[in-house]
Amino acid sequence: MSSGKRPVYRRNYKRKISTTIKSSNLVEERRDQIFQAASKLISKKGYHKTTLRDISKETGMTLGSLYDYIRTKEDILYIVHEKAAQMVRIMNEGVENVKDPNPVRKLKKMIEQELETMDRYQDLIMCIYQESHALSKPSLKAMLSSEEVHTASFKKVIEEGIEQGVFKTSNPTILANIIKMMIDCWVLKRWALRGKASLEEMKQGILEMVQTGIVIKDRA
Amino acid sequence: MSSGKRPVYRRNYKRKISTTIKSSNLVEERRDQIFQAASKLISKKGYHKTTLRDISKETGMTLGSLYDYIRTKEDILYIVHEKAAQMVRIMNEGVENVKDPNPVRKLKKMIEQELETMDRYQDLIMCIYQESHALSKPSLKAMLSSEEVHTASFKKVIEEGIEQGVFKTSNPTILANIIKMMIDCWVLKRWALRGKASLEEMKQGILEMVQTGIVIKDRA
Amino acid sequence: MSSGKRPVYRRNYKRKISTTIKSSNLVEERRDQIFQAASKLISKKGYHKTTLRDISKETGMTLGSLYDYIRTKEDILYIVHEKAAQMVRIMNEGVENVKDPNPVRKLKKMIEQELETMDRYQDLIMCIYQESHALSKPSLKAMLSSEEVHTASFKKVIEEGIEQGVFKTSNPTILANIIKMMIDCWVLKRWALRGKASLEEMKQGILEMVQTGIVIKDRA
Amino acid sequence: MSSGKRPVYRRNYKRKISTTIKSSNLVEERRDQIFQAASKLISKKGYHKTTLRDISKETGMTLGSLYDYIRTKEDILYIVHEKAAQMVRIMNEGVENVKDPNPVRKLKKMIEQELETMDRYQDLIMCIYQESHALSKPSLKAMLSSEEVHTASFKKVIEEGIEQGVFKTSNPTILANIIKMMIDCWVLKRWALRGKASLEEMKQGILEMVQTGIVIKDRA
DNA sequence: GATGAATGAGCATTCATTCAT
DNA sequence: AATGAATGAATGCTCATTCAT
Repeated sequence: MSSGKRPVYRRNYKRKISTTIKSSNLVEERRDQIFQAASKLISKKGYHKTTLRDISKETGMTLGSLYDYIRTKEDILYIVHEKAAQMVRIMNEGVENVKDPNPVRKLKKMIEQELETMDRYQDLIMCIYQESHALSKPSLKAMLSSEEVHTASFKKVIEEGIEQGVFKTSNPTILANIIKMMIDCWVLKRWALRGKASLEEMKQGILEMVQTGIVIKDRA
Repeated sequence: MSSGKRPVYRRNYKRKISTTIKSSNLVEERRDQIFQAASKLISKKGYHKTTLRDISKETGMTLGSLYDYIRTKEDILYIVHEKAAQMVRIMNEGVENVKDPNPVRKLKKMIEQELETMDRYQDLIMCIYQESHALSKPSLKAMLSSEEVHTASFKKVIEEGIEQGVFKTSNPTILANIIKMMIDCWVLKRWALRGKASLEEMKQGILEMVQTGIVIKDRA
Repeated sequence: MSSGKRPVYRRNYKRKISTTIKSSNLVEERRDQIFQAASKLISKKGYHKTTLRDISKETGMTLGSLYDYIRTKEDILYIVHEKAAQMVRIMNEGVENVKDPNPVRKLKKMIEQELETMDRYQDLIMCIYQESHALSKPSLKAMLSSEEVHTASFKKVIEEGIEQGVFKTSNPTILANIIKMMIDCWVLKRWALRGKASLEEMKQGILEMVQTGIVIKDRA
Repeated sequence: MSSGKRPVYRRNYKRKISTTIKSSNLVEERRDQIFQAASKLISKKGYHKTTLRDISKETGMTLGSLYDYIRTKEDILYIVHEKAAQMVRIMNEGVENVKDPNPVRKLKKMIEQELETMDRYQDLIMCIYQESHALSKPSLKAMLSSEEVHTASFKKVIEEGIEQGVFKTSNPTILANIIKMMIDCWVLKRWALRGKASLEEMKQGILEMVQTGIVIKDRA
């Protein structure tokens, strides 16, 4: 099918955060510390209420040191988004590479996996959804493009399924987005769902919806 | 039916914003001005980037005057949520009261209506989703309870449908949330969908999903 | 002579510092306080070493209040320049309006007056000369144009003198600048001259130079 | 003549910048690099806006290395002044040693030479004039004394001329300063003069002024 | 009830300087 | 002698909030 095609997500809009630090290993390491601290704080208090002093305290780095690895506060948000996207991407590559010839099974697996990944990184997902306003245009573009990668994966499977005559839908783009949204729902509405349903039940709910909808017979 | 039951939305957690102003008519009026200005600004720039000076300019009220009707900046967010919930609630009451004996038709109508309402008030919805972090605990609780009203309506219809044997699902709560989420998706992912799909196509997509899912035959 | 001509200095490049303060009287008053404090501090320590906190302390205004009357630190420098130019301008108008038909006498008086004015406002003059690097392009342009006004006055008298056959020089522009510079010298080189010469001696020196030069006979 | 007298400029207030580096050749070499970079940057952006990082980048030396040759940022300004004075001094020695028995011709030559030197090193001159505020007292004193050397040369010629009866002036000190100032004018007011006059015209203007003044007949 | 000037704690950011290697 | 990462005090600036009139 898609053999030979470059995966969409390689087209990712990239932005490099400049630094004067020579050792790129150190840069990597420190930015990871920043990521750990920032994602924790941001998902707890939100981006705007998280000060650089908070992050400095949480990382153990001094304020000045922090600025050896970023140039503006926004860079931190960008790092969080980048890392988040990167982690989720890595996890997803496994799924996508499953050469399951059956799109139904493939979609099912993808949904399960995505849901589990989302559950694992819920704090990050919250960051991504909630702080878009805080991002300036270029960062926003970068972040959105990495977000779209996942949706694109779903779209591809749907299209495969349509070609093989096992899926029907007039609009794969929309359906892909809807499916992705059902999954994100678990995280975005955790306040509404937690305590009322388990991850497993959520999984069943979505699969149910995708496979048969909820209507048995339409007397209308 | 639900006769006799207090409508869910009455259970709303209420918070009164104190004021020294005597005329409650005036309070109402001024807070409406604040709502208009704030929701416009917040949905455009985000809560944190919207200053009270911005709001003062947009309302035409002076900074001092503003503080006769609110006590903290957060009150403004609360007002926005309150008013938003209130407006959407009013619109929805119509739907809920539709005494359509057919749950399928009823659910379909509700979805259509909710989607259109969401589309109309997308800026408000964005406020609600994006700024939850800015709210302190009590306000948050109040806002969430008014959000839940809508999901509850969906849940009710689903349960009706199950009783009548036209809907199947093991978990009405989850399904209601999922359906609500598919609708919210139109607004929350507008950056991803706009230009790629129309409101009408979205409506079809959701109904399709709810009615039959997307799977034709499962060779698995 | 110059009857009917608009004086050059009316062409001054003007910049308005925006403010949210309504009472323009108050703005005037506060900016004058800022001017007093800033010119004192800047001429003592230089622009860069003068912090807004210093100015806030010196004026008695709080930091926040300060920012009700300016928008950036640079505005302060601009205010100083503006006020300085304005004061000197006012003083000079008297001279320029002297309808002395004799350019020699007029030039002499102008030199005397300018020198006295410079002496009186030496701190300001130092600010103007020393902080040009600190000014952004637009402010710089504004400041230079007000500086040039004085030189232009000298140029005009020189040209009048040439027409009347009492002055000789091939290049009025340069001569005007040189004369102005001889005067500024008193301030710019105060560290070299103070203690070694009085204002009166300086005046004599310049007039001597302008009237006859220092050469008696050129045996060369 | 001044035979036997120590040249004035030897009276220079000297300050040694301490260093831990043993090889004094290396110190010399590195400080020269610093001078090159710093004078370029400072004359372009001003002292305060020139960071040590800028200088480190421009010299190619690392920040740490820089600090092996200076102790504080101010030392850099001092180096610039020192080197500048030194260079100009070297050039001037030629002039001063001209054993022209004619003070008029000598003064004329000195003016021409000084003007050309100034023109050549205008960036340095700007540094000297503009950044005096940045210097702490001791450095300032050192810098001023080297500046005065030039003026002293003029004073000496004037005094010689007076002795020989070819110059008249009641105050050689002031006149020397004024003459020096007329020359400096070319650099200090380059923004006002460039494009309006050439170096040659400037030279003529000053000589004109010194030789005869600008007044032909004083009807006053 | 309205006005608008004043307040000051808090924030992101910079940069001279140090020091272990 | 050189390196380059780390330090943290200091700075310009913002903005929610108060209060005298």
